[in-house]
Amino acid sequence: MSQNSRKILSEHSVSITNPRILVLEALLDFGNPITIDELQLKLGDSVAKSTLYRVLNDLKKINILNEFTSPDNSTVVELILEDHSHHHHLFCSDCGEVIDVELSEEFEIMLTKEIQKVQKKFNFEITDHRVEMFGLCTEECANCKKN
Amino acid sequence: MSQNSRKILSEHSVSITNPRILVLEALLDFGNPITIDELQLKLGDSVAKSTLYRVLNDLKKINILNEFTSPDNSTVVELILEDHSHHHHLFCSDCGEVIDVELSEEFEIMLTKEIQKVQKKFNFEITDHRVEMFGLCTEECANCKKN
DNA sequence: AGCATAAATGAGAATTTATCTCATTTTTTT
DNA sequence: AAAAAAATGAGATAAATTCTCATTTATGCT
Repeated sequence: MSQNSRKILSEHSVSITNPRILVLEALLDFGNPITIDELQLKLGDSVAKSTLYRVLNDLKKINILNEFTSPDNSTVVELILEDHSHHHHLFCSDCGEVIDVELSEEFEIMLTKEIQKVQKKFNFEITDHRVEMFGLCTEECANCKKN
Repeated sequence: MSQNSRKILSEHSVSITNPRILVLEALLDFGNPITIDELQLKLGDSVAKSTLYRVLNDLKKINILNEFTSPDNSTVVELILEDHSHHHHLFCSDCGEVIDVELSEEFEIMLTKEIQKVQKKFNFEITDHRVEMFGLCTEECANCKKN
């Protein structure tokens, strides 16, 4: 249903266009995170390459898209929706998979305290943080089995 | 003194060449981390572009170079020397500066525990992790003042 | 609904970043 | 010191992202 995407766009007063809907649909459908490569495959030629990048930048501007780089240097993108709580990332160095990970409440509290210390020490205004973990997924991973 | 660089290279049984020494000197002299851009500037044309990338890859191979991507998508590189203890990174979203940050012992212990939980939950073998913090440096920053 | 204006798009050119090729030079081995 | 192996420079190539501009689409107004 494209209603979700339309709603997201209008809530952020961004004009509703076909490419934007298609990109949002793809992101919603896949469930994040996804590499730009995979996203392009998924979209086929329904959205021009230049437009895809433009749309991703639009989404970043309205703060509903998070972008980061995986250990193998591919760009990964993920929607940040209201129901999408604070989390971190686990990367498989072999197959490139990225998994969303939530850490414990106590840990987050402690991390917040650490961040406050860092803010003071370096006179920074820290607006965001992330914990990234790298490793190898084991037996279960269908992608890794392929190799 | 190029003795340090020579020592580093020979300790890792990597042949001692001029470009390698120059790149190591630059990294040691600057104090990490540094963007590849800045590194190129620093080296001028004393080392060919292709050689620079090759040398960086060589250093990665012998595990004395850490590479990551800053929020503005530039590649940042940093030497990992013995005396260089475990640390994390603080990025200024404005001027692009990257600062090494050490967090408290207790925090690291707790993080290790969290990582063990994640390993079990996702059946991963986690080999590395990093905490990245983003924000704005304030008055003190010479770079930001420029803007 | 229909028009005018502003904004977004597609297609390909241009830019940027990193890797590759290969003839020459430097290092290592003997 | 000579031979063999490895590294380098310069430029070509490749991949990822942004830019340009003519055309299309969305929006605001009547």
